[in-house]
Amino acid sequence: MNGDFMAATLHDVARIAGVSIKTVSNVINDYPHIRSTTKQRVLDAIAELDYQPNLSARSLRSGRTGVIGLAVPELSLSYFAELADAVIRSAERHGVTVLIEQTGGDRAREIELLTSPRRQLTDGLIFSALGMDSDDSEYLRVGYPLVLLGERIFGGPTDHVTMRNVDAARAATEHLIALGRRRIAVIGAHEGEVIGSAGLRLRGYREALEAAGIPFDPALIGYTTLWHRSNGADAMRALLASGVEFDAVFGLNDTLTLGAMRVLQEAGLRIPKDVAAIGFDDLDEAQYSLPTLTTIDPGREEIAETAVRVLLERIASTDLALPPREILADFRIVERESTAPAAA
Amino acid sequence: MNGDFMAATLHDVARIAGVSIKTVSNVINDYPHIRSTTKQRVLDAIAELDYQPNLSARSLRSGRTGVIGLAVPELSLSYFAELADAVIRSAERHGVTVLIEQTGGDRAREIELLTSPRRQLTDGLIFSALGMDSDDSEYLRVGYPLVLLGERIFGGPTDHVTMRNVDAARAATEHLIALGRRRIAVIGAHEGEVIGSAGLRLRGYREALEAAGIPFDPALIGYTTLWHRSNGADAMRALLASGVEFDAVFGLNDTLTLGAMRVLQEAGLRIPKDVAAIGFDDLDEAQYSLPTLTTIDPGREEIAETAVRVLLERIASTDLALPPREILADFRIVERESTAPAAA
DNA sequence: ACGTTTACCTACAACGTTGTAAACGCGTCG
DNA sequence: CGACGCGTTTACAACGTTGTAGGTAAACGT
Repeated sequence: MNGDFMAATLHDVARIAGVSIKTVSNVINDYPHIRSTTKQRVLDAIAELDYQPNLSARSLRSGRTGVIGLAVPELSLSYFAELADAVIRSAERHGVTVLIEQTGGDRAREIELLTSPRRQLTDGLIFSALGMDSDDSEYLRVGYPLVLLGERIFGGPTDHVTMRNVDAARAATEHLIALGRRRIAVIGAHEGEVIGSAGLRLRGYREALEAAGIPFDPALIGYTTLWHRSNGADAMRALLASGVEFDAVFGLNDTLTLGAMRVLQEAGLRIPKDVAAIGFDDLDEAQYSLPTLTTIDPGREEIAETAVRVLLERIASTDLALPPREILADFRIVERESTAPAAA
Repeated sequence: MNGDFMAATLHDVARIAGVSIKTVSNVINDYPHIRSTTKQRVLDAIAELDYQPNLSARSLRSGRTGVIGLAVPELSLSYFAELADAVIRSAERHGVTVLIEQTGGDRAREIELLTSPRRQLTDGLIFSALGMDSDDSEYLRVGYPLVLLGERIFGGPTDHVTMRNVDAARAATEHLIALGRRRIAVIGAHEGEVIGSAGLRLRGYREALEAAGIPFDPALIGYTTLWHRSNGADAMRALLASGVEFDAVFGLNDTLTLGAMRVLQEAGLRIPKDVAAIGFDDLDEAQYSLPTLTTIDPGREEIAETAVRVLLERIASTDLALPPREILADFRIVERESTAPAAA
């Protein structure tokens, strides 16, 4: 009830409870050997003063902040927004907070971020790289816990949580083949890419074709630079203009696929009757499109969950020499209208 | 080049440069009265040791963290993802970092968040409320700089940055009227709501009708609880089923409108020929839909920019009694295909 | 009965920084 | 020549917390 407000400290609580500040600290940190009557007095004093520990002081003393960093290319890309959502929810369950940074997918900014003074604000970093590649893997050798996401760097010096791109893409393609489709177009390939999401997913596509004895036709591959809706639309327009025939399309992510679907329908083609469509990512949006979009759930929730867990384990662990772990999330096909079998 | 790494401190720099730690501190904080030769020696030592100030210690001493909080309902809602994107970019320009929290739009969590210990990690908070309402405005009387976003509480005790909902909704409606449309449906109204985005935007709609001498027809109003894509689709299906005639639709946000557009096209109606459509928010997605969506840019960038600026001003200001400010961003209509005049 | 463990509590130092006050040397002014 | 001001630098304390070491009783083992 005093006039101007000053946050209560351990000293204040200790004075009220009639103990030393260290005892108060012990109560707060659940030190076992405290007489229950003492503990109660301290807890009462804490309640009375509405005491909250000063996190700066705690972090100065202990070296821990209780905050983890999350670096993504851009929140306005739905995939990363949904990933961030999942990471924040998971972190919350573990009692830590998330500080988000955007890199724009720019290699220089990604590298800079790894040694930014801001890293001090966090106990560790979950890092979704888009601009860096395997040659840059040395930059990941940093002095703090780091969990890498994404498909740019494999076998690096850090823990890595990612998805089964090749397997999932093969399953997606097989799903279309099982519908009886043989001329399967791809939207979103990257010229010459071997690693990276596009390269790996295209590989899964080719494996599925090969397994089914379907020849690979380069005319069916739509290349794009980026993976925005407009790129998908453009690639589909080019495909239609080329006159190549196809009865299905595999978009390397949902956003691309949704863009391509618009163009297909604009051209009077029916989905799935004339052209079946499958995407990748299982964005929220894919449940609401017309038709709803069959897609691969790459295990985004699991990736977020695992990344947080692995990072917190690293933070808690004293063993710095623990070898890096490579963790793959399970995927599953989410069947929706865009690949529904023809009605009888 | 020493074996195990320990971050350099002011002491280390001071020792190398042959000055006191306070002089090093002064150099770092741009204290003016330092001999240039001394300054250079200090800077050299800083570079040599790759010194970075310890932010915890600084924040313990100074009470500032260099971090601001951003609380939004959910990042997986595109509007908030794009808002967060803009806030982070703006904060970055000002040299501060952003810590994001999700409330799920839940009133209890919103209130709890305002007094969470996490508030200590931030110098101030940008708070986008969705669950609280005007009755809760007392909860906003907190001991730290707070900038409120959203349309739930007006005239509260804090700075408030928001959009011209009524004016913008009127302009959107007038835009449809100027195309010659007279039967304008609304998607996304909330039963009985007066304040809040839905209430205010519906008011703008009614004002425009009135000004044009068009009677208000309750049959044209589609109510929804949430503003997701599926809600827009459902509301439009209900509207079509009701048999009411209309030649335009005003979706109270873009997501709703996109959901409604799918249903319209599914029903064989052409946009804009049979039904013109306009949304609200100017999501990235609206540029890529088929047809592209005319919408209101509510000044999201400006809102983010202003919120960050106003918050940092509050943080920097010593005058606690500064009266709360109510700031309205400018809006503009972004014309796209969904309201294109009929071709000649 | 006497050393030894155990439970409980405390004093003190330290984390790395910045604010305060003061000291130092040097030129200037009366 | 002493007082003063100014530019430059420093010593010291303080921010609020936790780790370390130690202290005091009571409980235990022999």
